Amino acid sequence: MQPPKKTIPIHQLSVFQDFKPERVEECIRGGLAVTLKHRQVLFRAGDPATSIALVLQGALKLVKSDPHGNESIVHFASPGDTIGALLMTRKDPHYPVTCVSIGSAMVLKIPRETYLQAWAPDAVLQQRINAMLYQRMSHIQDEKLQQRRPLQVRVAALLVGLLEKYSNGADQVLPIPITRQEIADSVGSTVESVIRLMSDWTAQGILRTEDRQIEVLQIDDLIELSYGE
Amino acid sequence: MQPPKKTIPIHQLSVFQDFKPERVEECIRGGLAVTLKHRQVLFRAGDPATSIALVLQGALKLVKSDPHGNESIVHFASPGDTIGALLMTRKDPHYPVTCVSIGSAMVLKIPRETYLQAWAPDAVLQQRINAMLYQRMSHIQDEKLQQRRPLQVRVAALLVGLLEKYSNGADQVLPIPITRQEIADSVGSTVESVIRLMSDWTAQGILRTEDRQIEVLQIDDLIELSYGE
DNA sequence: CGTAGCCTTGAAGGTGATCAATGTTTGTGG
DNA sequence: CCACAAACATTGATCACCTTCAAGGCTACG
Repeated sequence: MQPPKKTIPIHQLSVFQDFKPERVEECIRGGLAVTLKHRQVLFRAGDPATSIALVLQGALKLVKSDPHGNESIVHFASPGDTIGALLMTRKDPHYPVTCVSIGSAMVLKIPRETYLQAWAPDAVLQQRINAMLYQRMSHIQDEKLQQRRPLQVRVAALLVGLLEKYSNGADQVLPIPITRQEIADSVGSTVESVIRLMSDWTAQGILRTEDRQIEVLQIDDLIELSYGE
Repeated sequence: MQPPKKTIPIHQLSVFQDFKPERVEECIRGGLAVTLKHRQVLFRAGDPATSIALVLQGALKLVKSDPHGNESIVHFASPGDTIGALLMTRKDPHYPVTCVSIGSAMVLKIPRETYLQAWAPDAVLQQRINAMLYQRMSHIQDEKLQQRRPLQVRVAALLVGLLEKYSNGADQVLPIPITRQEIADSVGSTVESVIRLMSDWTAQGILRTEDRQIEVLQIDDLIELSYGE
C-alpha cells in the first residue's frame, strides 16, 4: 500500500555534488538522521535555531500562523531541500516558521557549528544554497503575482507544482497525504472552497482522491486551468 | 518643495561596515553610480543580469507581471538594499523582475565580475547579504499570511511599513510619490478599491495626500487597522 | 491647449468567506 | 476486534467584500 519512497543517500545529495567523501564528512559532522512520522513537528516557530535540516526523504511543510489562528504554508520541502540555512549566520537565531512532516519523512539535522565551520566559508556550497533560495524566492513571488486570480487557477497551479515536485516518475499520483485544509492554507483560501472546487473536478473526471492520495487523471486539463482563461 | 533625501555615502553603507577603504574599493571596482529619474527603468525582467545594484538614495520597486498584464510589486527597495545578489552566482543569469525608480533615486551598479571576485568569496559580505535576504523572505511570507485578511488591513500594514522604511525621522510623510495603483499592485488588489479605502481614511482625518505625497495624520489609527479587529 | 497620468465615483454582480450541521474515514485503547 | 474519538471531507444557505466596467474630473507639463 505504501508507495515507493524517493530516497536520497547523503553522498549523492545535489548540494554535495562532486564533493570528496571526506569533505562530505566534514559537512555533516555531528549530523543526526531523524525519521519523522506523519504530522510530527521538526521544530516550531520561535524555537532557537540550533541546526539546519537536509531533507532526505518525504515531504515537510513550513507553516506560519497569525494571532487569529490562520495558518499559511509558505513552503513545501522535498528531498534535497535545505531548511534554515539563512538563519545560521545570525546571532542567536530562532526559527521563523514551524516545520511539520507530511507523511513519513527523513531529514538530516546538522548542527549550527558544523554549518558555520564547514558550510559558511565554502563558496561552492554558498552558491548552491543561493540557487535554492533563488528558487524559493521566485516561487513565492509567483504566488504573490497569482493571488488575484480565481481560486481554481491557484489550486490547479499548486497541484501541478506539487506533482512535478513529488511524483515518482511519470505517474500522476501525489505520493504524500495532503489534506484540503493544507491546500487551502497554501493558496490562501478556505477548506470549504477548496472542497467544492475539487469535488467538481472529481465529478469531471480530472481528479481522484483515495485516502488523501490525490491522483490526477487529466493533467492537461489541470495545466490548462492553471493558466486561467 | 523637494523633501530632504536620505543619502548614504558609499563607505558608510551597512554592507561595508568596518571595511577598510581599500577593501571597499575592491568591492565597488568598475562600479557606476547612476541617477534615476521618476519612473526610470533600471532593468527589465528578462534582461541579462550583468550587475548588482546598491541603492544609495531614494526608492525603487521590483515588479513582476503576468501575461494578463497584472503587475505585482514584490519589493520596495530602500537605501542600503542590494538588488540582484542572488543572481550573480548563476550561469548566464537574467533578472527575474523589472526594477523601476519611484521618485528620483541613485544606485551604484557593480559589475558581476566584481561581485564574483570581491563579494562571493567573502564570508562576512555573504552573511550580510543573507541577513537582507532573510528580511525579504520573512516579509514576503508575512504578506502571504495576510492575503486572506480584509483589504484595509493589508493597505494599512503596507503604509505603516513604508513609513518606517522611508520616512526621515519621526515625520509621518512618505517622501516618495506612491500612486494608488502601486499600492494596489503591492497588496494584490485594484486601484478602485484602494481609492475608496483611502478616500474614507482621508475623510476620517487619518490620511492626507498632496501631490502623491501621502501624509499620515493619525499613525496610531493606521497601526490599529493593520492589526485588524 | 492638449495630452498623459492619476484620481474619483457609481452601479452591478460574482467569487468566495462564513456559519452550521452532518457524513466519512482513520486511529487508538480497551 | 470493536467502540469511540479525532481528523477529515462534504453540503447548503447566506451575504459581504471586492472586482469589474464605465464614465468623468483633476493636475502637471510640454
